[in-house]
Amino acid sequence: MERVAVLPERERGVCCPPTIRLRPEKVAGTSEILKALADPTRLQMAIALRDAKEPLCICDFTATFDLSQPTVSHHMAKLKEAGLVEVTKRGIWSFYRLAPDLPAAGRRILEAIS
Amino acid sequence: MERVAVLPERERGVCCPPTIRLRPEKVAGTSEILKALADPTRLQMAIALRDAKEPLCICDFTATFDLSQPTVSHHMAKLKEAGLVEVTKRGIWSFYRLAPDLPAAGRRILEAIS
DNA sequence: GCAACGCATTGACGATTGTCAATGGGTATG
DNA sequence: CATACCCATTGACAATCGTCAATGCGTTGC
Repeated sequence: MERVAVLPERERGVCCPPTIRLRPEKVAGTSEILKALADPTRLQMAIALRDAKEPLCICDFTATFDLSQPTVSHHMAKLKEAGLVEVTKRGIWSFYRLAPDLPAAGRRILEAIS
Repeated sequence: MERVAVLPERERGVCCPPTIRLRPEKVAGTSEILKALADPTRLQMAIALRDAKEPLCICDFTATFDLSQPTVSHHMAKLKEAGLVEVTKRGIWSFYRLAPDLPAAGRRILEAIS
């Protein structure tokens, strides 16, 4: 099963711009989701939220990762800004869960990561 | 169809650290892929390569985006470092295509974006 | 040989990011 | 009221990132 590198023929000075069929706004949205998930800490936080049966608090993550509470809070805010996460406050706790109305792109990306 | 916010009962001073079952190396790898795709330009470049029938050159992208050639080259290098892209040189051209031996995680992520 | 082309690398710059210490606000307990 | 707890915000800092101008290198065509 040899792999033959099939390369197109090209002419000097002639480029072949690919057809970009993404609207800029869609690119921006997807990019924001990817940027939110690109940090190792936030990636683990998002996966933990995805797999958790119950909503989680900030202190759950400060106990898990070796990070200060403001840093964890900052990361969670980024996930919230990207529309990935939803927060519900009760008493002294803030409970975070995956956003139920996640756009299809975000949901597919979240299911793709492991 | 009312949505009832079901929140767990909590006790003061007791956190519920989620079970993180990802190996750190795997987190680092996935994070690197996501970081490579998080930039709007690189996201479009990756999608264009994913959907292209033939390998593409750097000049194809400089003709598409309003960016200098070194910048496009720099972005492509990032995609290559993340293991998403493969390069074959012939003559004065460098032909880029999606890496055929892409790990499963990377392939799923690439198919998830749109 | 010489000029033109495609591309990578370097150096530099402002912008963004990840992190923490310090602080403040809201809520429960005594 | 006073204390303790959970959390968000602010300010600051080094580190990283996105971008370009300048330059260099290999290849092609004249």
